[in-house]
Amino acid sequence: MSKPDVKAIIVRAANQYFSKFGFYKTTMDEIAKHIHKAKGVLYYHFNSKEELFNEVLKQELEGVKTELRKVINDSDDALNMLNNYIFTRFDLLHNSDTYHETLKADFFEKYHFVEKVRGDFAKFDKEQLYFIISKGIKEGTLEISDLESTVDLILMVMNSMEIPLFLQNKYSEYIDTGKELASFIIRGLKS
Amino acid sequence: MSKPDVKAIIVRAANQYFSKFGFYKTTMDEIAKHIHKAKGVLYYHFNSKEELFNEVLKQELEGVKTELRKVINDSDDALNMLNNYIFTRFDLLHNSDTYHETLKADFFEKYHFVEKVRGDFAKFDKEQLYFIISKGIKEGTLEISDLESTVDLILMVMNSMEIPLFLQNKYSEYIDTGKELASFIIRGLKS
DNA sequence: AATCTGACTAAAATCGTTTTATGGTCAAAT
DNA sequence: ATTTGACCATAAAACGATTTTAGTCAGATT
Repeated sequence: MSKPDVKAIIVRAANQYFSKFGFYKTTMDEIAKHIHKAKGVLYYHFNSKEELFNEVLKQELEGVKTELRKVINDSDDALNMLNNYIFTRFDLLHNSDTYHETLKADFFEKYHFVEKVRGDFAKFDKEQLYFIISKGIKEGTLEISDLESTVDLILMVMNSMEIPLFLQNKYSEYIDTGKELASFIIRGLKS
Repeated sequence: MSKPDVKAIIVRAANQYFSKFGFYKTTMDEIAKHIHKAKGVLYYHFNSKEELFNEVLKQELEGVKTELRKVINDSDDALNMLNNYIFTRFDLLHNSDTYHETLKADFFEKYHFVEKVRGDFAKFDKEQLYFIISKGIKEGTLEISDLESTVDLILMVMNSMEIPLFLQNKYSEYIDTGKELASFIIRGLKS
C-alpha cells in the first residue's frame, strides 16, 4: 500500500456508478466523494468525464477479450471453439453493464466519443472469427465459399441480437434459442 | 360515390399522419381537418386515438401478409419459397412506417395497446414458416431435427435484425449480408 | 336512426423564466 | 507530483403560466 494507484481506484469507483446509473446520471462529484477525494483529482488523472467513461468501458471489454481468448485456447477443434465462442460471448456481454450503456447510446445516436473502444472490440471480434473459421477450413471440418462475407454474416447476426438480448430483457426468453443459433451456424458451415 | 366510406377515408388520412409523424406527434384535429370533418366524427367511428392507430397498423400489416401470401403461391419449391419469403419480408417491413413506430415503442416499452395486432402478425409469420419448412421436408429438400425450435430460431434472427435494419438506418449497410442470411439459413436446413 | 358538428372539459404538453446542479479550471497547499 | 476547494460558465431541473389536445356531449342535419 506504499503507492495506492489512484487512477485504478478512480476507475473502479467510476465503474460502479456508470454501470449502475449510466453516463448521464452519474456525476463526477459522486465518484470523487465515493473515494474521499476532491473532484479536481479526477481531472488530474483524466481529461474529461468522457475519457473516464472510455477507460471504464475499455477495461470491461478487455476483460471480455481475455475470457474469449481463454475459450479459444481451451478448445482444440474449430467446431467446439466456434460453438463456445458464440455462447461465451453472449454470456460475457450479457454481464457487461457499461457496454450495455453504449448499446443504448448507439440507439439514440449519442456517445460518439465511445466509437474507438467499440471499434477496437469489433476488430478483435472479427479477427477471432477469422481465426476460428480458417482453422476449421484447414482441419477440413468447415467448408465455405467466401470467408469474408461469412464472417460478416455471423457478426451481423450476433450484433443484431444484442439489443433484444441485453436491452429488451429477452435474455431468458431468447437464450435457449440462442444456444441453438451456435449449432445452427456451425451446421451451415460444415463440410 | 353515393355512400362515401368515411371510416376508410379516416383510416387513409390517419395513415398519412401516423406514418409521417408517429403516434404522439399526430393530433386527432389534424386528421379531422385534413378530411374536412369535425373531430367528433373520428370518435363516432373509433373509440379512441389508440384504436384508430391500431386499425392503421392492422391494415398495413394486412397488406404485408397479402404480399407474402403471393410469394408463397408464386414459388413452387420450398427452397426458393423460403428464400423469397425472408427477403420479401424484410423488404416489405422496411417500407412499413407505422410498423416501425411500434418497433420504437417496443424499445421504449410503450404502446401496450398495439400488442394484439403485432401478436397476430407474429402468429401469421410463424404459420408461414411452418408451412414452408414442412413442405421442404415433404419434398425431401430440407432435413431438420426439431421443426418447432428451427422455426423459433429463424423468427428470432429475423426479429432481432429489425431494429438495426429499420430503426438504425443500417438497411443499406446490412441488406447485402441480409440476402446471404437467407441462403445461409437454407444451407443450414438442407438435407 | 345514423351521422356529424362545434363548443366544452380536464389533463397534458409547451414555453419562458428562474434556480440549481454539474463539468471543468486553476491558484494555492501538501 | 498530487490534491484541494473555491470558482466559472453552461446545462439541466423546477416552476408557473399558457396553450394544446384527447375525449365528451347536447343538439343539428340527413
